[in-house]
Amino acid sequence: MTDQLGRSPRKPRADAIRNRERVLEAAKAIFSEGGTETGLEAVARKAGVGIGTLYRHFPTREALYEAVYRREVEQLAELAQHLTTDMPPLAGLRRWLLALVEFVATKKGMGAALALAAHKPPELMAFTTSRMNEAIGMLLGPAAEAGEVRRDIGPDDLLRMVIGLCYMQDGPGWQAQVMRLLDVFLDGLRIRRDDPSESPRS
Amino acid sequence: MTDQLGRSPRKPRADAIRNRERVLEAAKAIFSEGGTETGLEAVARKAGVGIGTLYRHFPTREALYEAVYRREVEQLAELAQHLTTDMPPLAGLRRWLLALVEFVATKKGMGAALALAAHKPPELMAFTTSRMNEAIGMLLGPAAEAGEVRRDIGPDDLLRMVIGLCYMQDGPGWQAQVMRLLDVFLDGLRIRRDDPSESPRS
DNA sequence: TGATATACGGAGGGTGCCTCCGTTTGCAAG
DNA sequence: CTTGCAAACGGAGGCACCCTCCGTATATCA
Repeated sequence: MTDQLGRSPRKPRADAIRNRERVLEAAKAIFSEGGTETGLEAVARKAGVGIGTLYRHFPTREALYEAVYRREVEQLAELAQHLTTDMPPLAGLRRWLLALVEFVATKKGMGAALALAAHKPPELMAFTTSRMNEAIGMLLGPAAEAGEVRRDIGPDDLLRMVIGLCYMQDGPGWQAQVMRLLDVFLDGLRIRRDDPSESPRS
Repeated sequence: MTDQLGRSPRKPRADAIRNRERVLEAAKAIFSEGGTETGLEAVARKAGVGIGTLYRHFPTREALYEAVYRREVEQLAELAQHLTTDMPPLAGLRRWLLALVEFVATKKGMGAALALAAHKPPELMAFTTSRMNEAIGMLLGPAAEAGEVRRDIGPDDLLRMVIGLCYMQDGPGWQAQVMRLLDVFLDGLRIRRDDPSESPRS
């Protein structure tokens, strides 16, 4: 009855949560294909909500950027979790790095969002890199444990390398190019035993 | 009389050139202090020209960004030229690097302009780095020639290091921090002979 | 010293940002 | 189930900025 200084007098309404999610989904889609300059009304329309609703959930454009960004980072982290259990380590790692490249790709359109990541709260950047490193570690660890990959390459090395690769490459089709380079790298990462199954004598 | 397929029937008007310059100057000032989001009307006002004039010279916002960017790169290049003749090599280099840090500083506000540099014509980026490397070489070369600095650090190393430093640092007063680090680095760059003028025995 | 191409200024139509408020709806107490 | 209400919703509209257009001014050239 009383909420005076107390906590949540009610639980958040279901439609509010649903709408918030819809807006984030729409924003992600629109931003990654049209860049962040696109009008927010378009986002609201795509999400099937009124413009007012959008602004209630995300008072400023930056707030929306940041929420989209955070959500994608979270999703990447969850993906890593699933991949560790669903796939053999190295394949999982490769799959995850592919997702990471796509993530960076959408952020390239989002110059603004990146500047935000570099400028705004240092906390956001710390959050990002720690989450990312956790995720990579989750996939890289078991592989190292199993003796499948070299142990002198850490999650942070890998992360920095991918980001670096993405930002150097720039022409059309750069994503494929990055993946090719990455595959070469991953191949180098593997520890090859003299496994006869790998070298069939004719 | 006839210009049919011929070249420039007239030379460009003086006021046009002057106004173009004024707009660039104003844009630089406004963008570096207020970010690139600031209204273009403000730029026109500061430049003392009509909004129409601004748009005639720079049809789109991006065109203006790019022009400002190019101009600053050119100015940095020219600065290097002057410094080579007016100052002892190392002092000149230091002075120039300071200007470079300021340049990057204004570009940090300009997330958009940077995204442009990364995205738009690869030519712009090539232009930038080659100009920059020339400039550094101009200052570093003589110093190396005179045996004042190590020879295993090239212009591109230096350039990348400064950019990297600028983008890692981020709090308030980061520029001073960068310059401190740079000074340490420059000190390390010097070749110290056993020059008695440097070690006065008491 | 004209003639004229060129540049100038700024009013104004269009578009997107964001606020505000009347209406709707999910939640929970009776 | 019904009823009360806080929470959420949609979208009209005010405001600011973007850019175009055209009548006026002026530098250049004959």
